[in-house]
Amino acid sequence: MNTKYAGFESPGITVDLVLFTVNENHLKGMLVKRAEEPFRNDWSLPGGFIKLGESLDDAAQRILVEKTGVSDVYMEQLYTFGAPKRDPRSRVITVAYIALIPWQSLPQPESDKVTDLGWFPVDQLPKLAFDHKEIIHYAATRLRAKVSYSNIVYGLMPKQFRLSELQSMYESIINDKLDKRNFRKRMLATGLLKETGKKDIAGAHRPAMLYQFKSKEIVFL
Amino acid sequence: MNTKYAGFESPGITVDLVLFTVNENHLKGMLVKRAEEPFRNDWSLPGGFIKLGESLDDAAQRILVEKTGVSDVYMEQLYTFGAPKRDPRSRVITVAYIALIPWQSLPQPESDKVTDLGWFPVDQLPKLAFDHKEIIHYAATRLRAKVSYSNIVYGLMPKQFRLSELQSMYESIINDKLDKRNFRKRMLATGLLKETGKKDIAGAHRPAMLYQFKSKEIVFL
DNA sequence: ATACTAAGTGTATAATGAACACTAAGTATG
DNA sequence: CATACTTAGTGTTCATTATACACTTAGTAT
Repeated sequence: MNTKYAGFESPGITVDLVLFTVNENHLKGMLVKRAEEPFRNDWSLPGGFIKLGESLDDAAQRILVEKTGVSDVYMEQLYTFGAPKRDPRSRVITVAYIALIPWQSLPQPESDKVTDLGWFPVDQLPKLAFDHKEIIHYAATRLRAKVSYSNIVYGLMPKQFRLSELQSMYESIINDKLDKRNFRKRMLATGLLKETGKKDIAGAHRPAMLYQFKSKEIVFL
Repeated sequence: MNTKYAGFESPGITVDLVLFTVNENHLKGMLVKRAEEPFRNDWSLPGGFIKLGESLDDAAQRILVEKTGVSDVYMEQLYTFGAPKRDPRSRVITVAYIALIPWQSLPQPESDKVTDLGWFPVDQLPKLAFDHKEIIHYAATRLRAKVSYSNIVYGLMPKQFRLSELQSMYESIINDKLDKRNFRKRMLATGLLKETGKKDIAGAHRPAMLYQFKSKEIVFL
């Protein structure tokens, strides 16, 4: 599989996707069960080899669509992992991407069918193929840091939401409680949110105003 | 040069180095003049193909030593660039690294010899090969951001220095003036510096205390 | 002795972040 | 239909941090 170029062997290149969502107050990553050796039947990140005509971003996008049927989600390049022995068969370098998707946007799995897809809390991962555990942890660390100085949670929220849902999103990611009044002040002070005028009338309690982000731009605060 | 693997062509992989220093109040990047096509005689980033048994970090380190004779400098992976046409001949993906070196640590070029190495202010770059201008600008943006929330300037300072030299370093990188008293307060408050006890007696003026970093750790502030 | 240069130092004000508890508006229930 | 229940919504005080700002000190050069 490897070849010579200018006197050097050329490794293979893959793109791996760390696809995050938040559900039941947990930051979760999507894994797929490997059908082939090595690591057959272990869980792993969705990924694949890069095609000759496609950019790295395009490859990540393609893999996302192949595995989830979803497109138009937030994605960014994370890091490139290239330890010589990370694939036991041969030299493979992987460019890892982070992608974020709101739980509500995920296609419902057909519940009566066994699936090779799973969502796992990032702090309770099963045995993973290759160096994928390291990659997910690196991704989670980046996401958790970025949450505190950007509006990257945009990528995980449904179109409209209550402020309490937004707060819960932050709390799930950083794994800590936040003060309600300070949180609301801070969020509204960013100027990135707007009221929709609609109210969420679900539940036996006072209805909440629904908000949305004014723009899909991810900005540093 | 490309080969098949699992039905996909395998691109070549290089590592390119954005080596920064600061000199004469300017953030400068090191460039090498290309001896071969494509882009023969244009300036470019130092780089090279990855060897089969070496990690990405090792490759970056090797290229650093090959081009400068220096090792033991601060390095971090920057980003991976993989646009399909970034190399006009064939598909090559490059993993870019940032490296920092104090101007004082650079080996003196033999001045009577024409050299294929040059240091250029990042805001006054010559025509560059490939997408290397984009890479340098991306690197400079990252460095400028990181300077404000870490002690990454450690990698650019000599062992001992006056606080005014440290301030000048910050000012050169961010291209802005800082308040002397506030700067000193802030730096000393980090607890990362210590007095050496020595004084710098150069110049017709009051001698300055020399400081050094307590540790080589790069930390977030 | 005087001029010159960079080193070194403190305070007042503004802005930001953190702690903290009650009232409001609905639904469910007996 | 009165009461219990649940989540929504709202301000103030205090501590910390960031900013603006100017003069004295210690040496060298002439």
